[in-house]
Amino acid sequence: MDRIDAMRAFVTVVSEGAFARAAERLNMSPQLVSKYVSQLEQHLGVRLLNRTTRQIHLTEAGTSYHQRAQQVLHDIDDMESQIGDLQSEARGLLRISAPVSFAIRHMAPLLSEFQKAHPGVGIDLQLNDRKVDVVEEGFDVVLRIGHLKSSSLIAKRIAPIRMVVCASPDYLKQNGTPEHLEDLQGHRYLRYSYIELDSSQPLHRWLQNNGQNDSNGMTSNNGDVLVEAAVAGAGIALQPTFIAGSAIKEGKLKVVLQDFEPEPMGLYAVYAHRQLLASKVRSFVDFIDGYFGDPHYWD
Amino acid sequence: MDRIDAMRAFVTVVSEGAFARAAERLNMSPQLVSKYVSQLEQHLGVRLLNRTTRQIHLTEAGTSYHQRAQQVLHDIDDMESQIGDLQSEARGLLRISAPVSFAIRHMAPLLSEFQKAHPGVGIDLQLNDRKVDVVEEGFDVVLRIGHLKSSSLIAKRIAPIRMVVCASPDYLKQNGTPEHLEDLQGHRYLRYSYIELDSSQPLHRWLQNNGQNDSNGMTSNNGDVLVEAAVAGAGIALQPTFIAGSAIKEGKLKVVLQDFEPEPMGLYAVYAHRQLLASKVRSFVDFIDGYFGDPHYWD
DNA sequence: GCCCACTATCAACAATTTGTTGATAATCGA
DNA sequence: TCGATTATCAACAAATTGTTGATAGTGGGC
Repeated sequence: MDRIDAMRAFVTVVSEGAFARAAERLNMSPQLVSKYVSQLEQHLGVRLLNRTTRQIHLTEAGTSYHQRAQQVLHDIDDMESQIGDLQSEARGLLRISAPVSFAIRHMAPLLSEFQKAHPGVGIDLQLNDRKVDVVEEGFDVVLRIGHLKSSSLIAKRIAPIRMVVCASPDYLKQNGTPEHLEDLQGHRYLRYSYIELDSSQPLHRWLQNNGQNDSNGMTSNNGDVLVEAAVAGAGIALQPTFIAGSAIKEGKLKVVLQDFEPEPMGLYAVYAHRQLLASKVRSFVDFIDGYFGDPHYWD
Repeated sequence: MDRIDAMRAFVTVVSEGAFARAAERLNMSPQLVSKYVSQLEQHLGVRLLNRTTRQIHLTEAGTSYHQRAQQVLHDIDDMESQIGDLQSEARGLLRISAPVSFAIRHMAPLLSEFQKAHPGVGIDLQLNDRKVDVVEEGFDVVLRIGHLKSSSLIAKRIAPIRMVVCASPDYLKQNGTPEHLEDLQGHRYLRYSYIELDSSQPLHRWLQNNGQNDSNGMTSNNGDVLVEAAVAGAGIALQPTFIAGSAIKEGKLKVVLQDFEPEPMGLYAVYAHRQLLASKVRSFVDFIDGYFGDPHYWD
């Protein structure tokens, strides 16, 4: 027996004054209503209604129970409809984690438009390049760049992220423009701390073997700094186009070794589960999925 | 799914911080707890907990639901334990209907003693000789004299009720002492309005045929009046010993036609159902059942 | 860095429970 | 007294329950 259904049956019987009418109202057979009430009585160990075929009358226990049961049912309905609202209207606080450089350059207009479309949703955007845990840190969505290790989480690919090797025209003029991987030897490499190297990519493999102990280069955990350094002629950087794109467009940087450009990585939206997703999350993921055009404006 | 059990599972998982510990606490398998929570989420259409094998974290909807569910569960527990108390402690208002004459003479000490034994029970005693409806009029117990027609109600026989034909010695001296039914012809009959005549009893049959249109008699719906009238020499009465007994004992009335005394009727306690009886009712019925000795003091 | 214990969940099954239908007893008005 | 209405009972097919064994993911310890 579902005690809630049983309670509802009992309360309806009382308010309708008859089993048959209550049954009609609840869309069930009178037999079932009768069964429910009996089971409820059995469960409580008290008779709630004295009944003949023509009349029903509340017991003292019944009166007391009826009053409170009504309240409880009301509370439950309230609670569930509130949850429903939360679900259908896309409201609440949406907690997002995103990579620092990407967010700084490309998230603001997106979030602004999203909030215009979903006024009920508040946003808490945390910028972070380290690996954050969706569940543990209580994020609704984590935007992450890179190849993802398998996990029970859902990772939806939002956009490809092209990585290019680039340097300033001045630097190239002084140090030569590399045309093969081997040509990189001796160049100053501007290294990104958190880069994920994939040994199936020739460029990556080369960096793995040679780039690490390159003592004449520079390392940072922030791509913007590295791109600015490259613009200033500090060396060669491997950076995504969403950072370097505008400098390239303006001619401040030149792309080299284009033939060795690795397979693009991905921008992923990572969230906990595909089903029973709060609609604020679903809305956001849908929104961001269509947001960056194809080709993406920064390329 | 019992939604209440599911809610309880969810709330316990939250408070214990893990499915396994919650399961232990609730004495069920972790699988079942998991199933319950999933079903609850399915039912609500929202994910309540984001969980990995090591960590659980409340969703926004989960936080909201948890808070209110806790309250609801508490209310339900409260409600049920209150019902339980009501049941076990014999308290509340006991509504009794009883025949007028019987109650006036014999109920007061009984009720007083009963209340001494069950201080939590209040008594509402309604005196009424007409046929009252236990259910419709909301009585817990109806005391009734007579033979009962079959019914869905429970009628517990409390005591036999002897009916005797009697008159004052003076009256008998003046009008003769009847020794056979036929001798009643011509006597003044003091008739009780609500008497139930049973044609299998010779005396009753005689009254049925002759007593009704006896125009020189007297009719009342109150036995006390008729007994007083008989004592005053107004005629012959057929009355129960619980009314006439004391007058007979004092010699103010003489019993006649003792050989034709009908089978005793019964004093019945009528109540709605045998099972799931509020304990105030059970207690009272048990109490009254043993109260009047054997033979009953009024005989 | 790699295993291992622990955890949540899945899958499949027997056992129970559910809600249905048809039948029965009780009540009240005509 | 009969007939209409009502609550309940009984029995059954269908759905659901809670169990057991298996699987994948996780994080701490060596």
